[in-house]
Amino acid sequence: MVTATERRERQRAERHQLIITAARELAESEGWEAVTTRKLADKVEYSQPVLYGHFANMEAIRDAVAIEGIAEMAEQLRAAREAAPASEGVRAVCTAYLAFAAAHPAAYQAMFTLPTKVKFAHAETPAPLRAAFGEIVSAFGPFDDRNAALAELIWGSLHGMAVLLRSGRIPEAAQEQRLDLLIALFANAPA
Amino acid sequence: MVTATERRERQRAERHQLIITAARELAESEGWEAVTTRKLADKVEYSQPVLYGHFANMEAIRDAVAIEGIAEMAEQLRAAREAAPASEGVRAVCTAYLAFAAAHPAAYQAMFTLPTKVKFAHAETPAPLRAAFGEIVSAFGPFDDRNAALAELIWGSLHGMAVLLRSGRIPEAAQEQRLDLLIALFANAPA
DNA sequence: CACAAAAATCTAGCGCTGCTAGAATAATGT
DNA sequence: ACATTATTCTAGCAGCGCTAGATTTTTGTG
Repeated sequence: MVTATERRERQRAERHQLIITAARELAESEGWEAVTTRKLADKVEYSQPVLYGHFANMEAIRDAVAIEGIAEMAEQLRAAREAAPASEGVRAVCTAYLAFAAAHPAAYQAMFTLPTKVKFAHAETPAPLRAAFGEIVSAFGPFDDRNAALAELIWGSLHGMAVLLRSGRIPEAAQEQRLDLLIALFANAPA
Repeated sequence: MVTATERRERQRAERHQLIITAARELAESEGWEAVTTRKLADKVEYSQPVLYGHFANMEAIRDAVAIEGIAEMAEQLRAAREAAPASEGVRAVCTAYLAFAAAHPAAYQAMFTLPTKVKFAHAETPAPLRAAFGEIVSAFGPFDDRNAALAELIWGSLHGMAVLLRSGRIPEAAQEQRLDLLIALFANAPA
């Protein structure tokens, strides 16, 4: 009976996603330190060991949230870039990046701050991550070494701004001017 | 008897520093997740409750390591800036910043990544932190709004580079060119 | 020096964590 | 209808941050 196996696998995949969604919701509402195996098991209405049937450990669950978040961000960067004229591509992508970080702080943390097993600049780098990086590069132009370098650099700057803002280490107040200045600097990039 | 009290206070201060140093060493050698009250108490050869006579909780111990690290970094930024010609001030400070982050990753984490009660852009901002920020501003020139904004921005960029490098999220390979590019961008800053 | 008061320190334990072995239950194929 | 297999749960381990209360050490006084 093939359909029985298929149904089981489908239900398993559904529960897999359920765990990821529950972990993400819990993290966004109460912070990652509140995402414990017991609370998460409670939320998905299974016992703790079921979680371990889907993920090796809690870190793997966080990584799954990270990948999901990266895919979402890639999509939002793409939409923002395509909606803007080419001359405003960098600004559109930067704004969308910071908006995502502010709107989904816990997901953002899983993506770029918490320890992770996700491979970033590597042969095994997951497709959504490549896509997100590609969107930043595209804001500068075709995918070449120079634009990739600019993309890495502005990513670093945006990430720094995002986390220092989030933790209150730089003030929210002048954020708009700060972003304007960043974009102006990158617009004047020497060849 | 005044001397007895004085001696007690001196010994207490010594032990206070001993705890900070032990926590920092443990964090640098085994990571912050290994800095537990039990291991730390073991290392300083006291029982756990003694730690709580000096610090409210583990977070306060991390914050103490953070402040110590910030003071050290401020000193190293100052030394680097003063040793370089004014035209190379920004490069000197950037290089020293990234060198500190690479040399003391656990301290750096306590300073700028882990949750903290340390006030950054605030009336209660501790002196060493003001000093460190002041060093970055000085690399750009006198302390005015524009140079402060540039300092905040390049701090964000450096921090982003530091943490993304540390976690393997951007490759070590092109780091030198990346830094050159960053400095070039800031050198071309519009008025 | 002897001894009560005060200060310093430790032992032991609470409720939590991530994780897992083995028991109990449910679904499956004959 | 029943044995087999797959699934899920109960119960527990070792370690976590933190603290109440017992114990030891130090202090100041007669």
